[in-house]
Amino acid sequence: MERPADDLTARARIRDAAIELFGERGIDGTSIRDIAAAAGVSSGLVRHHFGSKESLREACDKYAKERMLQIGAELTQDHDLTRLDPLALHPVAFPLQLYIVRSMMDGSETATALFLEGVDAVEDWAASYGITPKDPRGYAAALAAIKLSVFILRDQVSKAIGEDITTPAGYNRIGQALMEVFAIPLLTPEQVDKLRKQEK
Amino acid sequence: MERPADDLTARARIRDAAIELFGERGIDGTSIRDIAAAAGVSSGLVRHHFGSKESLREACDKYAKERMLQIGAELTQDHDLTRLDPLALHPVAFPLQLYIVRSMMDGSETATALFLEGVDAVEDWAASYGITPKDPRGYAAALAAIKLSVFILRDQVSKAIGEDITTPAGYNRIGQALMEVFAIPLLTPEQVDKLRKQEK
DNA sequence: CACTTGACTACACGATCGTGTAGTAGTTTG
DNA sequence: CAAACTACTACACGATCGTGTAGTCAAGTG
Repeated sequence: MERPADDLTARARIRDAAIELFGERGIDGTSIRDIAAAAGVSSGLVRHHFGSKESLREACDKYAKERMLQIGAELTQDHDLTRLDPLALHPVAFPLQLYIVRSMMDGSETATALFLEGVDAVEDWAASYGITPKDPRGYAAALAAIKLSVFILRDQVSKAIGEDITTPAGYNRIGQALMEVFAIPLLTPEQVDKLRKQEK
Repeated sequence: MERPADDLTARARIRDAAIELFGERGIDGTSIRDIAAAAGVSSGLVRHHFGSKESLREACDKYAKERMLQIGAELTQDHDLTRLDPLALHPVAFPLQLYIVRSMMDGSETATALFLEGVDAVEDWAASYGITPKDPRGYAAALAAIKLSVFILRDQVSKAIGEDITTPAGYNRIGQALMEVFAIPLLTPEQVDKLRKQEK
């Protein structure tokens, strides 16, 4: 989980600060001056290293995606696979996940591409576990969106359960609640069929 | 579902335009001049009617919440209750739901309060249907977040399934996919217990 | 008729933002 | 040693934004 060796440079600090602030306050809500101050450099250096705010965002997208895939790979290497693995997320990835979601909502192609790859992965995973929904693609998209939902609404969810879900304890709790959502069938397949006909 | 009679005034047009643009582009991403242009009035009139951008947002919050509860009430009145009712949403509420989520992410108290009320409703609903998760509050919070997730990520989900989910057809499809998520248990209660112990 | 009030517009203000320019200090390179 | 390059800062620029001010116009109201 350690960083590349040359990754404590000012350039890296700027990028890390940008990911954190973008994820926390949104892209528009974060100025280059804010990022520079958080990284302890001048605003001109941000421009020097990344050219423009848009380029900085693209660099953050690229880095966040790589780190995310890297962390995901380590996760599946270290642990035994469970049926819920596509929903697993390591705590160190929280800021990255937050940033990616923000970037998605602001229309980033890289972030959207990452979501689509996630949907692919969920679809493959479901098929390999013998889960056969009538709409495999829609099913996978719904599951992928669900995975992100508690992160997007982390402040609201935290407030609702009276516990900060960005702490390990809070994340465990909401993770287990999500498992219960998946463990308790709310509908029988027959009910789904019935509703399907109703809505057509 | 019709509007109040006196609701075609410039004030109402401004509010409607604000809700749509705020929901579409975010609060920071929408200027008062944008809203004024969309409503066909001068930017000064926006200020005249609402005082400030923050006041305008509060007015939008208040109105969106009222309309949402109103639409929800009509929905439960018109239709028979199904087990999935807390997840139901009428198409006319789409822009409202989008706005509310944006407002939530920008830290609105009114929008957050609406979410908390939604969690309460889901919790009551689950209890009345004999659904007994080990963490009822966390369970309700997770379900409430899930309800919103496909709206927040509507662009990504639409792209993933190749169909615009803000159309009735697309919304039906993703709604049915969500039902399948709830219909197919991914975990047995025993697996949940096992994972619970692992993570502690 | 004079007066007030509310809807509405035009325009100017300071602040902030992304960006551009110029320059310094230290290191590398031929 | 001189030239070139890189990391970095300071400062100024136009644009945009929220906001403030002044004024027009029409509809009441005494």
